[in-house]
Amino acid sequence: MTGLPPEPASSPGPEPTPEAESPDRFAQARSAQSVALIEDYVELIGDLIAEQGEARITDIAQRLGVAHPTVTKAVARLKREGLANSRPYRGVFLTEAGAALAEKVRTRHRTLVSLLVALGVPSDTAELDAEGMEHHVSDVTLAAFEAYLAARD
Amino acid sequence: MTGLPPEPASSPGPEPTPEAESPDRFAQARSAQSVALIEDYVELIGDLIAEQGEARITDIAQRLGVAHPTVTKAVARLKREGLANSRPYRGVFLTEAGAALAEKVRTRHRTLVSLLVALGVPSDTAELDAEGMEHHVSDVTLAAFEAYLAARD
DNA sequence: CGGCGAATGTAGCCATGGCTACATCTTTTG
DNA sequence: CAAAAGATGTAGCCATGGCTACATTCGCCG
Ligand SMILES: [Mn+2]
Ligand SMILES: [Mn+2]
Ligand SMILES: [Mn+2]
Ligand SMILES: [Mn+2]
Repeated sequence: MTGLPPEPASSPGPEPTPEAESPDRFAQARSAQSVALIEDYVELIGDLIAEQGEARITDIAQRLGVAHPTVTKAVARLKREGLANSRPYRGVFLTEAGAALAEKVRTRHRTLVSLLVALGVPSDTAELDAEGMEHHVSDVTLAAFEAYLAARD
Repeated sequence: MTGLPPEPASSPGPEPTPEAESPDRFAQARSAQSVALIEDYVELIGDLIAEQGEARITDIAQRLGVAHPTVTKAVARLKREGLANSRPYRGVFLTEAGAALAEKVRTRHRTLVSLLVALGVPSDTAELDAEGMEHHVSDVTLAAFEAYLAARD
């Protein structure tokens, strides 16, 4: 216990720290971030397969507004994590795990948008915000959203 | 119109694409992410100054659950963006812009937590989820949250 | 007043996620 | 059936955000 500053002698006394901010809270938000991209990719690949019968690198890149090598690297990661398959010059496909994740993500996305709209958020704004928020909505929170939506008349 | 695959001839016809997913939507979520860290830093620095009279690199690192060089680099970025000042071996301070951002972020954080709790989310879960979600809540959505909170009995 | 030890700074590594430029492959098409 | 052109792959660059290891500086204390 040495250190530099000798308590700048400000107003706040040595109260037991009002909130205590556990580091884990931030750690969680940080790692969730790493998962966000994966979720968007998987959901989008699922969408493309449903809409067009397959998901091509170029289509994915276009939808995401990203250059194609970026997609190639991301798909490599999806494969590494067992969420997708692909062979050179062929499209990208989801594994069972990938498809399951896509479905979960899609559902959560829709529920969140519905909630926002129910709370009075314009639907275009709801879509926009949901795209980012969705990746941080835990199962518990999602359940609460569903309950609220179901309960309201 | 050349390209590789000749329509794998699946079920879906050439419907006008149900949702059309504009790339901007993802781009927005992506850049919001880049802003998330900055917001958390600024908010935390503000908290530390309020609680302890100053924000030291070590304290920030401890609160965020991160190594101190990580904080040093982040603070350099905050300075670059005009949100903070600091001089070697002294603490970190917020500029006016930084303080304003901190205040805004803090308010939004509290509103979001209140909303989640109001919807039945347990407060610890609300705190956890809010830490990530907050950075994707637009002003419009925030206003809707406030209206909902104000309107309920 | 001289050290010791904690706090800070600095260097340099890694992974992720973007990009551009260029090489290859596949399909279409002339 | 041989290009031409579009789609993919690959190489290699940059910024961000983490880390460890090591060098400095500062503030207390003996
Ligand atoms: Mn998303
Ligand atoms: Mn989504
Ligand atoms: Mn946060
Ligand atoms: Mn916060």
